[in-house]
Amino acid sequence: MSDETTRHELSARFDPTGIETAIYARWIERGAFHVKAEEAGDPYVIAIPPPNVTAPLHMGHGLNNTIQDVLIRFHRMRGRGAMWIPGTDHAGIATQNVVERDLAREGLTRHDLGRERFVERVWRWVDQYGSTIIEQLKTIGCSCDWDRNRFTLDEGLSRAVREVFVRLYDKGLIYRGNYIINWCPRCLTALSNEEAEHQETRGRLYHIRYPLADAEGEFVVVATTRPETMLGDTAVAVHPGDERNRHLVGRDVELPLVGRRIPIIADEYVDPGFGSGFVKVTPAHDPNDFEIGLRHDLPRVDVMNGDATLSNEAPEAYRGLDRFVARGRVLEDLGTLGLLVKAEEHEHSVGHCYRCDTVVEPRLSLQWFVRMKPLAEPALAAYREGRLRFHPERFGNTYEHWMTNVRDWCISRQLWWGHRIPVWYCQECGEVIVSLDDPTQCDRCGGSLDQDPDVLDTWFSSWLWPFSTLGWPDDTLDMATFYPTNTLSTAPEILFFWVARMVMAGLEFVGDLPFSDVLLHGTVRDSQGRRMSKSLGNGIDPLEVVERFGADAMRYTLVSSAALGTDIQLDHEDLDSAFRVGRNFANKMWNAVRFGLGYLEETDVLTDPTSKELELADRWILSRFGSTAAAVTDALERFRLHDAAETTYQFVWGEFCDWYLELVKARLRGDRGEASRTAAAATFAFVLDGWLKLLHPIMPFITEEMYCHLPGRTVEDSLLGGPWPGSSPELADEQAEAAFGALQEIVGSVRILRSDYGVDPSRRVDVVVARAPEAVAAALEADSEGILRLGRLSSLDLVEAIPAGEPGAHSVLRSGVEVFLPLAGVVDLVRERERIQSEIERLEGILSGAQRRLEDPNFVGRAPADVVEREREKQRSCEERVALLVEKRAAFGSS
RNA sequence: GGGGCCUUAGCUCAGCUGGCUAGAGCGCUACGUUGACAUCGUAGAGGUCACUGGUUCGAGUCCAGUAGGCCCCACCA
Repeated sequence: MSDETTRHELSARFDPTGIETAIYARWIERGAFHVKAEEAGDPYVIAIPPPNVTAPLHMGHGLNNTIQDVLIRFHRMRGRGAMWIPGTDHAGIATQNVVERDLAREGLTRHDLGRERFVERVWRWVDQYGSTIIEQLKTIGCSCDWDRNRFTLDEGLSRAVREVFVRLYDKGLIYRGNYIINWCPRCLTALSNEEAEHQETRGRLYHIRYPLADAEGEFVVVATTRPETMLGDTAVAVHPGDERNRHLVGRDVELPLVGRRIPIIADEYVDPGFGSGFVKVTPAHDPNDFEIGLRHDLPRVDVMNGDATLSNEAPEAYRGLDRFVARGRVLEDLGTLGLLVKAEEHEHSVGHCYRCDTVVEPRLSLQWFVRMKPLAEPALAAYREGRLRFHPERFGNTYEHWMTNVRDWCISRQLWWGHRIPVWYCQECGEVIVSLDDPTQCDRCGGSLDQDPDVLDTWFSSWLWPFSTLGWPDDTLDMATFYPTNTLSTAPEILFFWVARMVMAGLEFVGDLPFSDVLLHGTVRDSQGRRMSKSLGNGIDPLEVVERFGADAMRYTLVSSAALGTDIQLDHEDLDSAFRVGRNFANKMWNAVRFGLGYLEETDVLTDPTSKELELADRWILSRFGSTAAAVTDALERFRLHDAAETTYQFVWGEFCDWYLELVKARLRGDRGEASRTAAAATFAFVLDGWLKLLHPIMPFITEEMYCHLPGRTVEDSLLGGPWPGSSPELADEQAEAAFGALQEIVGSVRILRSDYGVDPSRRVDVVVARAPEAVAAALEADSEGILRLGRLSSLDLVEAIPAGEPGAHSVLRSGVEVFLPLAGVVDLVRERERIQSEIERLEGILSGAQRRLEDPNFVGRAPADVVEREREKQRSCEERVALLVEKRAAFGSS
């Protein structure tokens, strides 16, 4: 495709269809995202939060992965070995649930298949659907090092998991025990504390009478929100200091419906102020009661089965009933016996399974745990010493709080899909063997072995992600080169699940933090502020957005809406309002380039503008570009992607397109000679190239496409590798900015005057400008054509002073310049007088403020000199303008 | 029960270290076939920065409290 044909092929509208996929394919073909350890130089590394294999891409992924891609591309352009390691998570419960649901459609359960065949089936599922999200990430432009794609259940990562388990076990940090854990009766597995999501629920607090044994007609009253658990009560407790009830300690009550005699004990746990001061104690069904049970050596009566039906430990009448059915039956029976005192409305928080939302049941169960305190201490220290930083910073508090109150981590899951726990039990002697390699027989007695049937919590592999993906536990070159990674970008809701644990794992197993900066982005919400979810049907499909608006548009909109630490609201019923912003911007860029293509030559693209005879507009746009590049660089370094997006947008649209491009049209045409043309062309090409680069991290496709379209370039070229514009103080030109600012103000005032007086847009008018500073005057004379066009002017006269008394419209600008439109016949005197009057009043308002400040010795004495000086300047300029306007007003006589 | 966040134009939000004559996008109004772009241009309307106090020469910006909304953590039955 030659440049000639390309120029003509560019349509007025930018249509990303096809372009994005073609460009992405080009990048992949070149291996542009792959970083070899040997060639990494100064690496910049991000490990992707591995999405769940079963999950299709949603907007949260869209946002998070766009953010990561922006960072990776930015650092790649700066010449660093930018390596973004991708992968997916096997997501134990979630994936198993999906496959089980699939089975259910065939009328089967996993038990019908048996463990081995079920796991095979999950693998098939994963092989079939597991690459979907990876493809979707490519669609939105993610520049991951796909050669390093990993899966938490692949061989290498499994080895890391086992290594870690054995190390922690040997160190005494993994133990097995019978404790109350969160149990999901639907998933039939234990959950960690973090996986039990507490939701405020309106329930009832039931007050129940327990008759005292051997004392007809005497009762104690206990309260509970889960009456069915009373069937497992093994004591009633009061506070040891409770004067009212102390005399009852040591006596027994007879447990209603069960008939068991249980003791009244004294325990510090009880709050004597709550209710009657009596607490029923159910050690097998409540974590606190479990602790009380330990202290008092109480029996544990487990009245529930795994599926939350009542077990054989419960009285016969209730056996086999679901917990909630049993609850009703118990209440009914208590009522019949006259033992139910009351049921009051009660707000409390109830744990729900984070995967299936079933109410979790605290359940006594034999599980594996990790002792967290020793791991948390160095992780906390890393934060306190400033080696680990959060953006926004406030999440540091959350992290600190969780770390200081960390509890042991229940890591065993009664699932089939996951890393099997590397523990074997001897059938003969009961020996427990924890081993890196599968043992064949008991090393003590030679007996045969059974492996623990359970698997590990999904997060037990995820917490190793930043190094297990690099080949750990082997001493690999990748580890040496890419660890620690630099930035972790994720959603705040997995701060504990994942981020905190990765920090602990990195420090414990590798001896170094897994990353130094954690970027926590906001949540994508719908127009009512609700979290997007499948069940609410309020989600937005990123692929639909890509299809309708293009990936660049989606990325721009997401990044520009995501100020650090804030959520994003998107209306799922009106995608247009949000994403058109990005699409329109892409279209604007496209057309700016399309315009340039009409005039630029290959030599222009290659010319250093500073070697040319630059005019004011050139020096101005170069200066503005320099500060824009510096601001964008700073914003990206500080994770303020939103600022980077907005700053570039304002520059490209509001400065480059609105002013520079408009002003250089004639020069590019050659109307003002070759020297002027080449200066404009070289500047245009340079600045255009520059902002294409600045925008590339956010909008990679269109920028690459445009870049390759410029004369002298082909699809072989790419701006992936930068160089990043960065700060270029040599471009700064304060005088040019000031002079050009005055010029913009003149044009602006002409437009306002025209508009105020309703001058027909097609009518060209004359303008008279007075009191223009030399630089401005020179620019006006040198490039009157541009100004004439921008103001729709027929002529521009520079004079010493505006002739008094002539009919027309006046304006006195901030720069002190006077602008006058001789509009005989259009301007009526009364109206012009009023206009001037209101402008005087506005200025006087500002002036009096400035004067008040300047007359205050406290202000003059205490405010910094530059602030005072600015105030003086404001005063000077306002006084001058008011004086001029008063003169004008006088010329109109009194009304 | 702790901890955190939010409340700025009709809507969605910026405003980071206090100096603002408070910004952007969308929406709205008026005008416009200006050879890059109507996915556009020009101009405009629209804000007592939730409220009350305090600190300060100066507060949208800092502090305290009040009201409303949101989130996280927490074993009080």
